[in-house]
Amino acid sequence: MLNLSKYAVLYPVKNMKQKKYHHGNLKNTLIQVGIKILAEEGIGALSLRKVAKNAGVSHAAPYAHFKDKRALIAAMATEGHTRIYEKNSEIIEVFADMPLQQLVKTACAYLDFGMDNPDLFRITFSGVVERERDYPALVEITQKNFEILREIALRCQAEGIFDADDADLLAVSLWGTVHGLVSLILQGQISGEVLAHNSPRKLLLFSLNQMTRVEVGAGL
Amino acid sequence: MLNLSKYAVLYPVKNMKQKKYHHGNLKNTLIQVGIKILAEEGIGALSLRKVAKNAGVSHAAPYAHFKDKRALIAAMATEGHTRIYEKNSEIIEVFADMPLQQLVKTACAYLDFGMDNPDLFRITFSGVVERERDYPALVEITQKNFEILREIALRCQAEGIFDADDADLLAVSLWGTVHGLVSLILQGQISGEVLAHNSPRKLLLFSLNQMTRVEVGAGL
DNA sequence: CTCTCTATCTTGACAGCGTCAAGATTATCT
DNA sequence: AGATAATCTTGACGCTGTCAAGATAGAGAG
Repeated sequence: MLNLSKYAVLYPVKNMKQKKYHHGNLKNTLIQVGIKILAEEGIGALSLRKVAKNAGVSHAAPYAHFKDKRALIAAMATEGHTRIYEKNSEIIEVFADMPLQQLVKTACAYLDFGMDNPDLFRITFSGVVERERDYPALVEITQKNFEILREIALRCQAEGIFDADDADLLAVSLWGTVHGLVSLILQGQISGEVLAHNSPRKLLLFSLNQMTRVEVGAGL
Repeated sequence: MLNLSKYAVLYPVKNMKQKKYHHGNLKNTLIQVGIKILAEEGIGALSLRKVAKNAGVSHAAPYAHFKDKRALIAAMATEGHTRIYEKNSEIIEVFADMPLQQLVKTACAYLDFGMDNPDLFRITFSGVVERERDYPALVEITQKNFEILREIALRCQAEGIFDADDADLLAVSLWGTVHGLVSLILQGQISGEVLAHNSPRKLLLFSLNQMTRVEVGAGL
């Protein structure tokens, strides 16, 4: 569960135990510690001071790397987007020239990411992007993910999977459908009765089926 | 803008100016003041103490009516859901026996509610419902809204507007599509370039069109 | 009308929070 | 080696959610 590669990111490389005045890798550590708190204690327990303490530094140390709390959250959101991006890239490679499979697999991965990391998912799309200028890395990775989806939509159109011809509209529509479903589930809006009869994945595949002209199966 | 009916809710009925030890209508006042803060200063400025101050009572007065901050937020979410419910009811009545119109109009109203009250929208669907047992009123109104959507979906199916036959699945799918689109827009996830070429309403209608077998126009 | 009970509200306190200023420490570059 | 800049600590500020104790007032019983 606690593999070494993650550990190496959490602590400075040279000497893990000996406490030094200069941490050596504090910025990344803070991001990873923040995500860890998110996973273990939830979004309500995420405070700058706790992140600092768990990283082994004083309460004001983060301000050497982040302008304020929002900046740390933006960095965590960037990390979330990056994880999605890496998974998407992998899927595109594995299912090259199979756009429908790419669409279904990336959608399922999006769902899984949300179910596995509910609070990181929330933060990833929490809208820190508002002040675009302040977080260029976040804006960039967001656009890269959208570009991937847009590309998939375009290829699906070429295979006649969709009626529509506008790739931007189609990409937004697909993203919204998947994102909305995941959001509703994570926020406990879907009644227990409905969820008892329909797994999240089934709900997702149903939604995708509604939008495509062909039959979409789990393919699993 | 500041009509009398709302004002009557904000302050005790008997005497508006004279300060009394017992407020008289504090519970509702706190909810409305909270929503007002949400609209004017945003979700980050919403604190129990500020709500209390703006309502003219001491900082601990709210605890006579709400167990904690989450309870007040749950009440505000209930108010948000109630506003949506009332609008939905009105639409259903006006467009009786026109299920497709009901679907499009309620979807547009959902979008408008989000665009007009971004932070109230966020709170309304923020997932306070998690601990279902604690907020029965919120669960109830949530289910009533879902029931409305389910009913509309059912009637649309009867008219052959959708392929699918499962009303629950269809309702969740439609809700997710609309909710996701509004969420993405409110959280600044849709790039400015895409938004420049496509209004929120256009995006919504496109998504609905993707799901139906018939052409959906604005009808406005 | 008065007494009692209970709901409502105030005051005061506490720890935890985000943030800033001042100073200490260490890495980096000339 | 010495200067400069980056990094981290310490201490302080006001704000927050929450609780305990007490003040006030409305409601019902006699």
